[in-house]
Amino acid sequence: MPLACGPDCQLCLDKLCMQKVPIFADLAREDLETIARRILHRSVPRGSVILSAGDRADAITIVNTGKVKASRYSEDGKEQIVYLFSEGDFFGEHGLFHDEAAPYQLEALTDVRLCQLFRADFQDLLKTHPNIALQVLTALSKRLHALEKTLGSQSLDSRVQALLLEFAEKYGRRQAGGLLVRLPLSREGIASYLGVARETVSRKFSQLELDGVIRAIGHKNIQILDLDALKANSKF
Amino acid sequence: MPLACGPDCQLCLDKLCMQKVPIFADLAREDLETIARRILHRSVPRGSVILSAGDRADAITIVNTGKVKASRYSEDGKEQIVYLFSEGDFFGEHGLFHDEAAPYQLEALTDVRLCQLFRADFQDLLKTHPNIALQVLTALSKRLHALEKTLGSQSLDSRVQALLLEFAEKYGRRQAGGLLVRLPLSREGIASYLGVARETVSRKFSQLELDGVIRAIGHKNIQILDLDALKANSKF
DNA sequence: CGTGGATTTGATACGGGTCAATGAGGGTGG
DNA sequence: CCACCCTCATTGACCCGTATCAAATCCACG
Repeated sequence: MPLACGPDCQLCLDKLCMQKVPIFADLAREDLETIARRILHRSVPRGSVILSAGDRADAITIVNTGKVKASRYSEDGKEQIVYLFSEGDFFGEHGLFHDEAAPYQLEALTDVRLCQLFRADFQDLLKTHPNIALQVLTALSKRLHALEKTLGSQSLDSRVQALLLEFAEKYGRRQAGGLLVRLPLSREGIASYLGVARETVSRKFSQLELDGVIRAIGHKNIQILDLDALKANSKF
Repeated sequence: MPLACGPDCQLCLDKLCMQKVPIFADLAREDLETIARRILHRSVPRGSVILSAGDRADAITIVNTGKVKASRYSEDGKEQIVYLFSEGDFFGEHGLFHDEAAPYQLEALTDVRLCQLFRADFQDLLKTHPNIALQVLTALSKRLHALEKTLGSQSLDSRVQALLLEFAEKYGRRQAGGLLVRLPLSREGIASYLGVARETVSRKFSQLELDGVIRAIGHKNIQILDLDALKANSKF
């Protein structure tokens, strides 16, 4: 990279964005620059809809900073959150491989910076760099595996436990007295993620607090007092 | 292919096997033969376990003839069927991209003929034929999309409807008075596929019969009298 | 420090699970 | 070819967990 490259050098920002992404992990420097030139950046404010269900997506989109939720809406307006995407995750691949509308809506949960690569560029990339195809395959296979696990008859209690563990891992900060977790979603959002009623989430959290497993700090934070209790698959 | 090639020519059988599979759809004839030589065939009798959950799978496996179910078992022994694979479907890809144990058990529902391609050969293939990688990506993406759809809070009624439609499409035969569907699973199996109790499936089927939507013919066959009623998403 | 939206708590209804008893199918041997 | 038997499927009675509706309370923000 040229010595003249300063803190605002767009090319460097682009490469930065790419280096966060596992699927581009093993690109050579020159390839990185070639691709970086094709990348389109978008900044999206918190709360705005990035893509509505039913729209065509003709680009793969990588989350550079911020959080994005993917959700489907049933006909009575109930929301089902399918994924929470954070830094380094990608979405929109469905539209690249199938000529179909987006299966879910994408919405910025925070202010977000996105990197987009359009279909033709991405497909070129897959053809010239088989390792990237392998990385994407690996990522999709992992996502598939995660969904398979949530399928079927797990009890609500264990799904709540799993959700708390997921949040603890992604958003937790070590602290005196336990892990402090800033929740990325409201109770309503958590309910949509779990596919249950808002009130049920409250009740489950209250019970966990009674059991001394967690402690609520306002509405947006939770302190995890007994991590092992969450990991214990008491019921499944 | 050589003129001497007779009806038992193994190479031709192999190519036959491969041509059924979408992921090998656009292989050139010569590539087809190269790969065909690497393929291992297995014949597996009905009811036998092809791969136990926890085993390592180091091959991708393609179903040539027959049906295979993929299922997970909870600790109390309850079965959750994750996939039903038929002719042309493939499985075992998870083990190729992740160094992990198989997430589910694979069991032959009928006598089955399988084609297997081992990890190294398959990965070579992906690298030399980017289009195959694209095909696999497409297949996985489609599978992912199907799982996403079943996620969350759909009512049991609509899941039963969806299951009947799936079976009607895959296993139905047009016939006077409606589609005749030979069920690939017992009530118990259907219950495991839906993640509900055996008795509940009976009750839902009975209700549909009362409503004049289906008609049971013995235990293994169902006649669909009102296809539109199944497609109507009355409740979701 | 008050206000409004979010959350929690309580009361009740309903869907599906479980257990138990009954009924139907289809293979086998007489 | 028919009757029998064993297994699978159906039906009924009851229970538990979660949804729903309603009310009270909390928290964040101005």
